[in-house]
Amino acid sequence: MIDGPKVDGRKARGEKKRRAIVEATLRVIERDGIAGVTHRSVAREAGVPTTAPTYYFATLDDLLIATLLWSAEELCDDMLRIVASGGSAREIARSIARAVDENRGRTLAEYELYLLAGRRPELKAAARRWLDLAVEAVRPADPVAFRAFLAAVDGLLIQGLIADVAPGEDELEPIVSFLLRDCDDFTAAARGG
Amino acid sequence: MIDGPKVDGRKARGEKKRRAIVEATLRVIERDGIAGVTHRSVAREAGVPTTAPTYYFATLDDLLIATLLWSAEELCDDMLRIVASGGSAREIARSIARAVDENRGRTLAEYELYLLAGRRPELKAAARRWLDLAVEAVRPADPVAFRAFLAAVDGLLIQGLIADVAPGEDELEPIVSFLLRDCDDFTAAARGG
DNA sequence: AAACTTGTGGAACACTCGTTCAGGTAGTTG
DNA sequence: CAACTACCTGAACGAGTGTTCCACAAGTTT
Repeated sequence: MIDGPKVDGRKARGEKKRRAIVEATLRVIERDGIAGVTHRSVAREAGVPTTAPTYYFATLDDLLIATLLWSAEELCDDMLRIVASGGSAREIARSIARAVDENRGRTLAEYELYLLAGRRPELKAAARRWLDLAVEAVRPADPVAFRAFLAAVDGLLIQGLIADVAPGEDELEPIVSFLLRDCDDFTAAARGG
Repeated sequence: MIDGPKVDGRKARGEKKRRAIVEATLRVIERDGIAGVTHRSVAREAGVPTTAPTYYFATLDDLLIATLLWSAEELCDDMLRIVASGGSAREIARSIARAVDENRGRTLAEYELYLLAGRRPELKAAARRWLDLAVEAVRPADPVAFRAFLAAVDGLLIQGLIADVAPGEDELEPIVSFLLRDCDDFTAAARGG
């Protein structure tokens, strides 16, 4: 045989545990922020020995980077699903409302990635991923309007996180509508593409 | 005399040192982020003994909170100056361009405050301060358009922080113009009020 | 000048952290 | 079943942390 298709059971388990550690790290970030991520806290969360994270990731930074890259990947999938599903103002407003309420922890984690990327250039690409993907998917007729729209979504999210009560779908809908008022071609382009 | 106008020289020096510690803390945050704030790093930066920050602030959290409240205050002054000085699209674009380039550290610090506020309710008011102030100062005719505008400014700032090269004034100006296209009354109201 | 208050700072404690390392264990191969 | 290999982990080390404590200095009041 050209290449052994027989997988080493040891390596398979290793990969599984590796992913479990990354998932546990994301849970820790959602709960306590990046500040709460230590080898020990991650190990506790994942139910693995203290030294396991060190074994799988050379350094704590590597673990953080792996987690945030994976998180960005997941978020892009969500984003694409929303865009692909039509992307009306109502649906976008609902997504934002969910992001700052039910998925609050996750959204906070995402913005911690933003800030971390601000200080670590190697993370910039991951942090910007959903933006690049949005531009790619939509190919807007009016780039200026689209950039304004994307900026406003970011702003609504982050401002929603520090509101006394999280803004609801109904409160957000008119704002999103305003931003999209003569840009309905966004969604048409997304559907067509 | 009803009340001793004579100030205690000891307390005066104390207050001075207290403020020096807060300022040093802000410099540390701008350079290394909130993660880099420790009693010792702040003491080094301020040129005071290790135990000075503990003496003036019961806990590290108190120091952080004091620093961020003060920082928010300063930022509000800046904001008001921009609004009061006319607030054309060009000027706003220039402010944003500066915030993500020359004042990059400061802007990063400001968004770390946002995120911290997301996890600590007692900081929410401070984080939202410039927003509330903007609404108060402008009293927009179209609240929806104005909220969209404020959200977009936040988004442009945070996205500017994670761009490979920080966006310049010329790149931002059309976006700001777009957001203001039928809201010139913002600035008129600000000037008038 | 004596008594008193307030600010000051070096030493030290208990703790948590990231990381190392040698030994052990599970899976594979002959 | 024995030899081998790759994965795994408990114990431990050194570094850095927040905070406490107490002796001391500086300033104020009587």
